Amino acid sequence: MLSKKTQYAFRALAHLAVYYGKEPVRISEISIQQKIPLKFLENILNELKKADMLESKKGKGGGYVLKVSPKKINLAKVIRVINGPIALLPCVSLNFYEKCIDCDEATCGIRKMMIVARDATLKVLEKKTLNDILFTES
Amino acid sequence: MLSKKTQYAFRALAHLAVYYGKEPVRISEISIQQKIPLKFLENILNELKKADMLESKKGKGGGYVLKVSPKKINLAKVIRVINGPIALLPCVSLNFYEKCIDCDEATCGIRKMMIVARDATLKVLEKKTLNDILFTES
DNA sequence: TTAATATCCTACCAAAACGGTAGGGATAAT
DNA sequence: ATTATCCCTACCGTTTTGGTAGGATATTAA
Repeated sequence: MLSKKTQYAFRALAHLAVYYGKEPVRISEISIQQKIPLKFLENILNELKKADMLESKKGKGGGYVLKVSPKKINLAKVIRVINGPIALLPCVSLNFYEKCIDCDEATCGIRKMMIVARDATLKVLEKKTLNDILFTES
Repeated sequence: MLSKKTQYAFRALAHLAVYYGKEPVRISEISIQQKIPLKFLENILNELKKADMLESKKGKGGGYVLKVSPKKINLAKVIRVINGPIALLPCVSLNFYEKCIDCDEATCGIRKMMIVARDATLKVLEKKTLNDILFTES
């Protein structure tokens, strides 16, 4: 399951997606509108910035903006930055690989199936973008 | 990510799958062969029994056996019993549903995408069985 | 140059989940 | 009665989660 933090990240990014191309949006603004604890959100947005998805501006008139078009930010990237691996096991993770102990990867059947599951999930998460999670009418 | 406990469960079940139709297998046997801490494994096998996947026999000559054919136990079920929800968010979980706060499910775009992701993952995990994770030669 | 407005940084904290361990009780076979 | 096995309850240290607190730093505007 995704952490609450990741859900907050999605909501915040969806909010910023709506204001893409406009003035920077303050943390406090997003916090209120999306009902996300302010200081926690500060942390989240800062991480997203370090991951190169956001740009920030300090002082009056400051805030956050998406660095690239919402169409170019896919859901897998967001999850990886805030939540970590998408794969079900470390030994099949593309971005957070870790060898498992007492397991021969060449013959491990569990691993084989988890690769198939991973690819099925990634096919969706890497294709869908922030544009796909914007709040829609009806 | 799946917990270590879930990985242990898969290994233990794969072991039992090999001995399906034969004498009961002792916890201690599985513990040694699969390198799983004994007391922890006790706990795991007992949970799988309560979930109706295993049968047990006490006393000499006792142990655990799969209750049904390895072909009939799919990976999704194992994960749900030991690890919990497969979906990425509680509000899209089929077996562990929880409403999310401050979110209108009808219009929430995040939810829509997470349903698609969930279905892609489930299509694999519900189709693959214990038979598919047995250790293979080459 | 000073005040106001933002983000940024470090540190802390409580509660829950994870990954076990300990010790004995119940039951079945010999 | 003894031995072998699963079963049950309770505990426990470490890590992760979901925050909070307080101030440092940068920008703008008066």
